[in-house]
Amino acid sequence: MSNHNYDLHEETLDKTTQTFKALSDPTRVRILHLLFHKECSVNEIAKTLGLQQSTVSHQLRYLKQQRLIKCRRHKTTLYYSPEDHHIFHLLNQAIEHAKHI
Amino acid sequence: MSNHNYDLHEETLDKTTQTFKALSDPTRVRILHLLFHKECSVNEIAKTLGLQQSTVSHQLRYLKQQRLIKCRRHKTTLYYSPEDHHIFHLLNQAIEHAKHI
DNA sequence: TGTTAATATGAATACATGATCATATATTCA
DNA sequence: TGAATATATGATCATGTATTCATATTAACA
Repeated sequence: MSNHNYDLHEETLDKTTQTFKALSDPTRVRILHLLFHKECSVNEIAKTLGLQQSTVSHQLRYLKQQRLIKCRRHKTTLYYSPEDHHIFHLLNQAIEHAKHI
Repeated sequence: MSNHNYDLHEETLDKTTQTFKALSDPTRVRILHLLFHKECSVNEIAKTLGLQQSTVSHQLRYLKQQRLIKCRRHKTTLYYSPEDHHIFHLLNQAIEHAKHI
């Protein structure tokens, strides 16, 4: 039945730790948490979270490279939203656990 | 039914990101992954994973401070094992996902 | 086409972090 | 008590990273 795999391949290890690294920064988690509730433009994120536009752009690029978010353009505005559903569960699970520690 | 909490308190945010940070380093994940399968001494971990004893000790201290592992002593040997069951699920979930990306 | 608004980018800086070396500590046992 | 074994610790170094500032790019529209 269950899949016992005691060996952890390097590629799997890298992907796993990179996923966790993306979620290990407070700014990125705040951005993701916001996007899970509502599609937002860069400036909306910056204003909502009290961050500089440049900081937000840099972190959005990071999250996009990790395929965790995507964006669509409307006129000059870019609207960002989550791409990876799996991360949503991982994040929620950790948040709910953190609340009850 | 579901618990919609759109606000992310600073304390919850900190705990969440710290949990992920613990899992964002390959060496720590390899150690945890090993301990989930088998209680190990420091030297066993070092030999099994090809790491220096000092490196292992430092990371074990980190994981212990985060309450992710515990240890028991038998004579001069310390045997480490996981303490946090939640982390096991979080890690497994991410590993299984990484395998299928 | 030129201006404006929205976003992206590059360089610089300050800070965090992981590994290593050398050494300290602690426990057991002869 | 003294030697041997197992582990912990502190300092150092190299590397990674998040933020900021200044500026570039891009698209829309008058």
